[in-house]
Amino acid sequence: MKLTTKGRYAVTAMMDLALHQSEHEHVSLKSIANHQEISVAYLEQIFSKLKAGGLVNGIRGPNGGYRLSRSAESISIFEIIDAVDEPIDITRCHGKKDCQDGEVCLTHELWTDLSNQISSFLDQLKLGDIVRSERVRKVAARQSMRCTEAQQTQHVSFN
Amino acid sequence: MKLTTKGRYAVTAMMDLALHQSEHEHVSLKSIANHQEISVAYLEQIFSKLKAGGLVNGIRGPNGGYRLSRSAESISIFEIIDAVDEPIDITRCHGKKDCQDGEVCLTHELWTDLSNQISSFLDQLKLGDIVRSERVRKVAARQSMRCTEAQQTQHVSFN
DNA sequence: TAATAACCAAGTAAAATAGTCGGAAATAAC
DNA sequence: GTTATTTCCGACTATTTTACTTGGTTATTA
Repeated sequence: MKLTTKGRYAVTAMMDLALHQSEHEHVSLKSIANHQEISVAYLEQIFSKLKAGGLVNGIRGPNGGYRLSRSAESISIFEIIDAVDEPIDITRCHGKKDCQDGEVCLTHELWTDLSNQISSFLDQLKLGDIVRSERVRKVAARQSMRCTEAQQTQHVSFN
Repeated sequence: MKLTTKGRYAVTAMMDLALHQSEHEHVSLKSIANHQEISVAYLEQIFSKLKAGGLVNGIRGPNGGYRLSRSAESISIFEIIDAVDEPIDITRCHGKKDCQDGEVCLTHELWTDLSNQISSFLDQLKLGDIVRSERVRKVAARQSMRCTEAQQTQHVSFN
C-alpha cells in the first residue's frame, strides 16, 4: 500500500463528504474542490477510483454529486487509500516468495511485517472515528465560517 | 520517513555486514554486491550515507571495507532507513501546522499519527534482532552454500 | 434547450528514483 | 616504489512515478 498526496486528498475528500452529506442529498465535487483547494478535474479522477472501489455513489445532473455508499463508521482509511493509490511492493519481491533463487530474500519478513503493521493501523481506523473527533469538528466549524464569509456559495463551506 | 528500494538495500546490506564482520576484519562492498545483486557503485552511494549517519566505519585499500560502528543490537532499522532515504512529508504540511489559512488541516493528526506509528515500529526493531532470527540464519546458510558452490570467491558467500 | 455535474481517456510537466560514470586518494602487498 | 585494491566523491542520466490538465461525452434537472 502506497501513500501519496492522492491518497491523502482522497481521505480528506471522503471526510468532507462524510461531514456534508447530512446537509445535502448529494455533495458535488465542485464544493469539495472549493473546500480542499483541489481542482475538480483531479477530484474526478480520485472519485472515479473511489466509486470503482465501491466506497461512493455518484448521481449526475444538477444537484447531483456523491454520497458514501456505506456508513462512515464502516469505511476504513485503508480502504480509501487502497482504492486510489497503486499498491506498493514493499517487499521488493512483489509478494512472491521467490525473489532470490526461488527462495525468500533475507529481509522478506521484515517488509511484510511492516506492511501489515501499517495496513492494520489504517484498517482499524474508520472514517467515522476521525469525523467524530472533537478536533476535526472544530476545524470544520472554523472552515465553515471562513468560507461563508468569503465566497457566498450555495452550501455551507468547509475546508 | 520514506521507504524506497534504496532504504531496503541499505537494510539488507547492513544485515550482510552484521552477518559477516565476525569472519573478516572488514567486509568489502564487492562482496556485498555479489551477495545482494547490487552494483558496487550503487552500494558506494548508500554506504557514503550510512557512514555520514555514523552507522559504519570504512577502511580503504586492499582487504579494506566496512564494519558496523556499533553493535547490531543498538542499531535500529529506522536509523538505517533514515540515513539513506530522504524524509517524507507524510503530512502534506511539511511538519508545519499552518497548511491551510495558518491553521492545521483536517487530516493533519491522522498523518502524523501514522508516521509516528511507522517510525516507532522501525525504531524498536534492531538490526541484531533480525540477524539473530532463526529464519534469517537459515536463509544465510542456504545462500552461503549456493555461493560457495557457484563462484569460488575468497569469502564465505551469502545472499 | 440550457445548465449542471458526473464520467472518461489521454496527454503532459515536473519531480523523484535508481541507478551509472569517471576519476581521486588511501593503503596494503609485492 | 609500483601495482592492485578499495573507499571516497561529484556529477550525470535514464526511467518511472506523481500530480496534475485537457477535451471531450453522457445523464439529469429546471
